[in-house]
Formats: sequence, C-alpha cells, structure tokens
Amino acid sequence: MDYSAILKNIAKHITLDEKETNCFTSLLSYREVKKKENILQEGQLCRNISYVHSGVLRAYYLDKECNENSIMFAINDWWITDIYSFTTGNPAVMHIDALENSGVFQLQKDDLESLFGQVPKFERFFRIIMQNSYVREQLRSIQNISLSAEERYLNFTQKYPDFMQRVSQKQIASYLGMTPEFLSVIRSKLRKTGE
Amino acid sequence: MDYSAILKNIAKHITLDEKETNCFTSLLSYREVKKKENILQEGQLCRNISYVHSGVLRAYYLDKECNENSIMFAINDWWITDIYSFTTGNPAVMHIDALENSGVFQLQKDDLESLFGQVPKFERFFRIIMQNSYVREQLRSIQNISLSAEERYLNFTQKYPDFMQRVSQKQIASYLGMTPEFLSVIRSKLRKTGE
DNA sequence: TCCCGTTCTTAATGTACCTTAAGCACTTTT
DNA sequence: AAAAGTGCTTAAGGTACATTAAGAACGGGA
Repeated sequence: MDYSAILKNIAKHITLDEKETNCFTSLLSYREVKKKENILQEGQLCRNISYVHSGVLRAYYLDKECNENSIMFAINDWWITDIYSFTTGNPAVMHIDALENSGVFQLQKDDLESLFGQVPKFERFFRIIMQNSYVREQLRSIQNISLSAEERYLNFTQKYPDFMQRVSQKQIASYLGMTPEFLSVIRSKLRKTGE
Repeated sequence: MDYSAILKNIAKHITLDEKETNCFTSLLSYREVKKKENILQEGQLCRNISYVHSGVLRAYYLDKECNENSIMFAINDWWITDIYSFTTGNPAVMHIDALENSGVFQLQKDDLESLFGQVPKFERFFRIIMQNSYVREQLRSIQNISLSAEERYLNFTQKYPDFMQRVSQKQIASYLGMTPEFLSVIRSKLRKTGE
C-alpha cells in the first residue's frame, strides 16, 4: 500500500517517528470508490473520516424539494467527512459520492480516538485541519451573504481552478447557491464582456 | 480575578491539575470592553482569541457598500476571534465590537503556542472548539443556500433564543443575509398567521 | 452505431427579496 | 427639554434571481 501521499499530508503539520507512523498506518483502511458510488447517505451514522488519495468526492445536501446543494468537493490530498454526524453522533445530513473513480484512506472515529491516546500529536494535526476548515467555511458564509452570484462565481474560479476541470457546472452552481441556468447566463455574459 | 467560569468551560473537554491550571490562567489577561467599543478592526492583525466572561460581542464584515454583515454573536461562555487572521497571519477581514458592557479573557497567539508546548492537552481542547465551530459554520452555509429568508429566521429563533433578547433585529437580519425591512415584513406576517 | 439520459444553453415569465422613502417610538446628546 | 440620532414598521416600485420549457451537444450503455 502506498502511504507516501497521506504521510506527506500529515508531515505538513506534525513530525512522526517510525513507530508512530506504523501506529497510524495500521489504523487506515484503503477503499476504492467507483464513479457515482456513494459512501455516505443522509440518515446514516458517519463514523469515519476519509483522506482522498486519488479522484474526486463530493458532499451534498438534499433539501425538501430534492435539490442537490453541494457542500464541498474533495480532490487529491483533501480530507472529507460529514463533520456534523462525525462530531455529534447524530444521523448524517449529507450524502457523499465519488465523481470519478477514486481511492480513499479511511479512519474510523474509534480508532482516531485511540490514536489520540497513543500519539497525542494527532490532536495537534486535527486541531489544525479543523481550524483551517473552520476558516474556509466562515469565509464561505461571508461571501454567500455579501456577494452577488457573479462575484461568487468569479471568486470560485480563482480560488479553486482545479475544480473547474473536474466538476460539472451544475454542481458548481449548487455549491454557489444558484441554479445552473443562471450560472450559464453569467458565464455567457462574462464571455461577451471578456472579449 | 474570577477564573471559575472559564475554567469550567475548559473542564467541559479536558481535565487540568493545579499546576496546569496555573500555567493557563497566568497567560490570560482580563479586559473590560465598554458598549460599542471596538476590539478589532479590518486590516489589523488579530493576534488573540477572547473568551466572553460577561456581556455580548459581535463580529461583522463591512462589504464594499459599507453594509454590516454580522458573522457571529458571542455571549457569556463563547470564544470569539477573527479566525482567518488569527490562523493565517493575514490582515483581519472583520470588525469585533461589544454590544453591551462586557468582560473578556484574552489569550495571545504566541502564548497559546507556548501553552500547547507546556500542556499538550490544550491541543485537544482547541481541536474540539475548532471542530464544533466548523460544524456550526457548515450548517450555516447549508441553511443559507437551501432555506428561504423566513425559514432562516425561524431556525435562528429556535437555535439561539438567548440572542433574540440581546441583539437588535437589524443585526439579526444582517446575520441571516436579509435587509432589516424584509425581516420586519416576515415578523409581521408571522404575527398574523400565528394568531 | 444508435439511443437514451444528462449537461449546457437561451429565452419568456414569475417571484423573493431589495431599495427608497416616510412616519413613529425610543434613546442619547446638547 | 429640545434636538438629533437610531431602530422598527409599512408600502410602492425595482431587480437579481428562480422557474419553466425547449433545443443543441455531449457521453455512456445496449
């Protein structure tokens, strides 16, 4: 099993010796997820967190009109989970699917707790991951409230150019809180004024 | 100085012995903040995090039309900071004011880092605080995108009844991403259909 | 290879919410 | 106590977005 990428991700924030590394990798399970395959459904308990080794996953929320509201996209080197269900133990509010054939390393919540006991440095690692995630979501809230649809789109293309290649416009629109039709109008307007 | 409330807050997630407690409290500085007084402005570096001992603080973002977009309210027993500036070291994007005469305990970023070194348990404490904050913001993003203005308002009144007494409607409207006029219309409609 | 489903586009119509403005109640300043 | 500011309400008119619908282009499955 190729742990190099995930270990490099960990090494961004903490330094592990060999024993700690083995302790960590022994808790990981690798899972292949086919395109369109689902790894979490609303109502289930989300008891693990996934590191995306390859491919793309998407988390989304189905509202009462059954619209898909994209919550996050996760490509290579991102972590993804239903953090609400994972944290509180309540049923999941979101669905998580693969947008391409993907490979993820999964860590069970119980194993993570025991890892915290054995290698307390991981508290630091996940403190940093959670803090960065909080920053990202807070900036998103601010932008949702204070920017127009066009501004949100321009922002997204700058901030996440990688996603533009790999995620459909429909899904980007749902992440940005607008309909795909309106996103199409915005893009066509930008195309004209851009030339 | 009365540390009982903040220590009780810490004790929700980690257990400290006497020495650790002293180490922690020695790093705190108490600050009184008068109503309308500002403790952080956009563009400054935010190098501390505040625990609200009494009163109410509000964080808000000024957009380019100079509208105040409320980001969060913090009453007794909440933590508040510009997490973006605090984390990245970039200039603050938000302002933080007191809505009432308030008392806060402040912890400097450098002191917090040294606290992590001396009492690693605090990594756990702040991991949990950050994780809970992430959950809160993510749920907020989901609701902003998928709910109508009226639904967001009803949700807010249920989730944060304490804020309703202490925060003006204008500020609640700005937190919910609508104008105060429209919130007033919603409330008047609810008053009628409620009877 | 054709077909079927999905995505993207364009356009007409509809609506949730904003803007502006005015009046009243309340609080703060002088 | 008057004056000036601020918050809440109501209403008319305006706009950014949604909805519906239909056609073109692409991609996956038999």
